[in-house]
Amino acid sequence: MAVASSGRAEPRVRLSRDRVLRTAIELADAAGIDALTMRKLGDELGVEAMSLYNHVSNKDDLQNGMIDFVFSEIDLPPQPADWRSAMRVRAISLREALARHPWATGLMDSGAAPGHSTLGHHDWVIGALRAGGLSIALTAHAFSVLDSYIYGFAMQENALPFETPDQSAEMAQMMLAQFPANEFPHLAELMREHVLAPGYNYGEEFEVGLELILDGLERARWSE
Amino acid sequence: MAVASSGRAEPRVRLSRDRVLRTAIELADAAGIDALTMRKLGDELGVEAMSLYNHVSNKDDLQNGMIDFVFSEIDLPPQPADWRSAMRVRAISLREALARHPWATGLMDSGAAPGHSTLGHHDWVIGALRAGGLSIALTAHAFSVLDSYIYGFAMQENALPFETPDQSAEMAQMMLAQFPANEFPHLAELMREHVLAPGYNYGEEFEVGLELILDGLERARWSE
DNA sequence: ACCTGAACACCGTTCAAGT
DNA sequence: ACCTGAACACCGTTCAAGT
Repeated sequence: MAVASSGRAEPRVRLSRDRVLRTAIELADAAGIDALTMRKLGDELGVEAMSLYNHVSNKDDLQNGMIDFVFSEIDLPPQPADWRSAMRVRAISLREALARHPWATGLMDSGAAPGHSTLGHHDWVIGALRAGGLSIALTAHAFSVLDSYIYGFAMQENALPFETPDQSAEMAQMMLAQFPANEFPHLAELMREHVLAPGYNYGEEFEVGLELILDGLERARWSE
Repeated sequence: MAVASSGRAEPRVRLSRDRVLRTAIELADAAGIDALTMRKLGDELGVEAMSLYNHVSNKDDLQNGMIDFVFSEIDLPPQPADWRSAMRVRAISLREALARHPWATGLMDSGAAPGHSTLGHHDWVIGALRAGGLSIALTAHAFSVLDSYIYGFAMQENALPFETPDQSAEMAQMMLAQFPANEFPHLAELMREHVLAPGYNYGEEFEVGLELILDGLERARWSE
C-alpha cells in the first residue's frame, strides 16, 4: 500500500482536539496566521479539512482553543513568594508566550468567552495579589494595568517592521531618508541617538516599564 | 436614467483613495472587520471590487491606510502645556479613537511601515516629552510604556465579552455558574465583590493605570 | 485614466454518503 | 463514531477589454 501522496501528510494517527490545536499552533507559528486555513491544517494532519469539524465546531472555536492553549503553556509557581516577584515572573512568562506565538494578540480581541486555562491563569494572578495583601479594588487596578501593558507590549513588538538589530538600523535609516529632512525632527532624533545606537534592543524596554508599574502598585499598596 | 439597481450603490461620485478609506472605515465600524471585503466595499461605493485597485494597491494597503487614517483623526494641541497633561490628553484621545474603531488594534500587528499621520503622531509625542525635559533614554521608556498600555487597554476593552454593565453582570454570573464552585475562587471573589458591584465600568480603569504610569515617569524624571 | 467581466486559485462550511 | 467527496456561497487578485 502506498503512502498518502500529499506532501506533509502524516501516517494515520488518531485525530483529537488536542492534536488539532497543537498542529494549528505549529502551523500558525511557522507560516503565520494567514496560512492557517482549515484545508492546510487538514493537510498537515493527513486528513481532509472536513474531518476537523469532528473536533472543533468551527474556525472560531479552533482559534479560541489556540488562545487557551497558549495560556496552558504558561506554568506558574504554585506558591508565589511575594506578590511583586510573582507578578514579575508571570509578566515575563506571558510576554515570552506571546512572543513565541505572535498571532495570539491578534486573535484576542474576539470577545469570546475565555477558556479554562485562561481563567486558571487569571485566578492565579488575582490570588497572588490578594495573598500579597492588596485590597480587591487595588487587585482590580493591578490586574488591568499589568495585563494591558503586557498585551500591548507584545503587540508592539510584533508590529515592529524589523526583528534583528541590523534590520532595525536599516529600517530606521529608510524611514528617516523617506521624509523631507526635519518633517519629524523629534522622531528623527530618537532614531539617530537611541534606536541606531549600538546594542539597541527594543525587547529590553519590557522590564523597564514593568518595574515602573510594579513600583507604582507597591506605592499604592503602602497608602491603602 | 435609472439609479443603479444594487442596494447600497451611491450615485456616481468620483472614486478616490480618501473616499475608499473613509468608506472602508465606516463599513468596518458598522459591521465588523470580517465584513470588510473588497466586494462589499465596492458595493458600498457603487462600484465593482476591481475598481478599488485603482486607488489601493491591495487589501494590505487598504488596511494600512485605514490605520493611518485613525491616527489622522486624533488631533493634538499644537503647544502642549506641560509634558504630563500633554501625555494625558494624548492617551485619552488615542484610547477613544481605538474604541471608536475596534478593528484597529487587530490590524496593528502587521509589521507594515507606519504611515505619514502615524509618524506625525509619534513625532508629536516624542516632542512633548523632550520639551518637558526628559532625556532621550527616558523619552524612549515613556513612549514604550505609554503606547503599550494604551494599545493593550484598548485591546482588552474590545476583548471583553460584554459592553453594557447589564451584559457584564450577566456574563459574570454565567462564568461563575459554569465552573465547579471554588475552582477559581479568587476570580469568583473579584467578580462577586467588584465586577458585579453596582456602577462597575471597566472603562474607568483606564485613567487609574494611566496616572500610575505618569506618576512613575514623573518620579523617574526627578531622579535623572 | 479609470472602470468592468470573466476567470483563477483559493476560502469556510454543509450534507449525504461511506466505513 | 469518525472520515470523505461533492457542492455552495463566498474570498482576493489578474488581466484583457472597454470607455
